[in-house]
Amino acid sequence: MTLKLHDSKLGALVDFTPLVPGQVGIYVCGPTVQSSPHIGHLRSALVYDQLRRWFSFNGYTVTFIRNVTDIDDKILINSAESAAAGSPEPWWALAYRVELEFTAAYTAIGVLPPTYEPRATASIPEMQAIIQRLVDNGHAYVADDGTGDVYFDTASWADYGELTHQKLDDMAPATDSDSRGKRDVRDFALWKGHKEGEPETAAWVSPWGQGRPGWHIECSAMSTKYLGTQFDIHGGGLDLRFPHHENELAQSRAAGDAFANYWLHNGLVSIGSQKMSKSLGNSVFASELIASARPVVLRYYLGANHYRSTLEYHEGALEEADAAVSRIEGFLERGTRRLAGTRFAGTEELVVPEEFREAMDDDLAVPQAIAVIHETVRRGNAALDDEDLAEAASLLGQVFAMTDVLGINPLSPEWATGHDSGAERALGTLVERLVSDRETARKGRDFATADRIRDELGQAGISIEDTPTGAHWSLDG
RNA sequence: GGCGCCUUGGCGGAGUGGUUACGCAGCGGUCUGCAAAACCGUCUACACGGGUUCGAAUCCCGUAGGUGCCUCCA
Repeated sequence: MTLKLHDSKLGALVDFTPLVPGQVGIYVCGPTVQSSPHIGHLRSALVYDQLRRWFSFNGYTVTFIRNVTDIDDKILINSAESAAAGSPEPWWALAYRVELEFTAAYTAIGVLPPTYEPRATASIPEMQAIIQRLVDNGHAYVADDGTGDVYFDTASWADYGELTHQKLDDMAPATDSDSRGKRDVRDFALWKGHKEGEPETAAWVSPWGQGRPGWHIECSAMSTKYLGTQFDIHGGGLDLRFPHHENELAQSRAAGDAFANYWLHNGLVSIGSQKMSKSLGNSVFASELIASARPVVLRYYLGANHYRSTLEYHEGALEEADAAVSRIEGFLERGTRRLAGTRFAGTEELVVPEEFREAMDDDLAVPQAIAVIHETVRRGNAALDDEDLAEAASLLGQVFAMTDVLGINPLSPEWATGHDSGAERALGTLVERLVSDRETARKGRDFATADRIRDELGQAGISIEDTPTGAHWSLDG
């Protein structure tokens, strides 16, 4: 495996070399659990799930850490607003409720659970240790306004801006009102002193007084806690590049850690060529998507674009994805059916074609990898048309292997609805009976009856396909 | 002001210095009692203007339009 990745810090495609051969440590910035997951969260999680699966498929031992930020300004604000609205929800209850929503959404589209999913509130001591090191070595200071705030001293760190290739002097000054204790407007908070009116449960003891962590310090603490002071890959959404990742990098390196070797950033989701945002009211929530498409179709759609390009959500996108998935599914079912009972049944080798491997190794070129899948499907169908079962078995195995790697195998047990109920068996019995009646009618050249049965089934949402080996029925959509 | 990205055929969406992306949709055909599915064939391209080159949609410069970050954000 010679994987090339686009490193955001270098701005170039580079060969990936793990710190330890055969192992890879990946840290991905997870959500701030302040409100329900939307399409962008799903896309981001999916991108790193694809990367992780590709490493695993190639025999790597993957340590995949995706955090949950369960304490921040927005969570406290939303909690306070819930109280003002008459249905108070403590900040920690709100954060946990939303975290469960995220987990459910991730699970629905087949995002594998991380190796570990640390919460920010469980790593406060580690954050404080980094802050203390920064204060001790002069890269951070306690505000002299008595607030208990601690800031990172950007001017003291010559490399500040190295991730996003910006010079400190060129940056627009931050305009937030909390800058009174800062020596420079571009300094950012490592620790926020407890304020009047904020819940006591959101304050921790620290050398600088009661308070809570700033936004960026948690990721420096959690990534190095679980992956070491130097680790392989750090990923996240493009919108986190600045200031979040820039600040993470600055504070970790200033504290003496080597930090991430490779930086990956996934593209965002836009609606009508504009970034999705709450203020524009154009958010597409995970719950809406999950309600409007099969999970495997949703996963296919969200993962079919290249991870670094913007994903433009538009009307009809899911229908197109559904058509593509159905095509793959049709071949897998047809091939499996045809090979059943022959000496080729179960002989499929689960190998991926070389072109697929090359695509994935080229900065995770999933669009091309999917093109290989479709090409293999076409050849597989042609082999079945020609009754070349050896070839068909080989291609069938390849499609299973490729779709499994990407997590979009429509026949995978993970997509099973799980209710193989009596009702389902009863339906099967009844449909089989009607299909059998239709076959009898067709043999007697009573096509009026045969077509009537087909129409009736069609109205009930069941389609019939006649094949050389008999009629096959399936539920639509 | 600083740092980026995008502009491909009817739609979505890759890629590349000279050769079919792929999917959806359309058209013609094969198969079928008719369909469906499948297969075969096929039509619509590379924002604009320069430059480099034997050759650029692909590299460079510029123009236009769009868009992201610099403030919470996947």
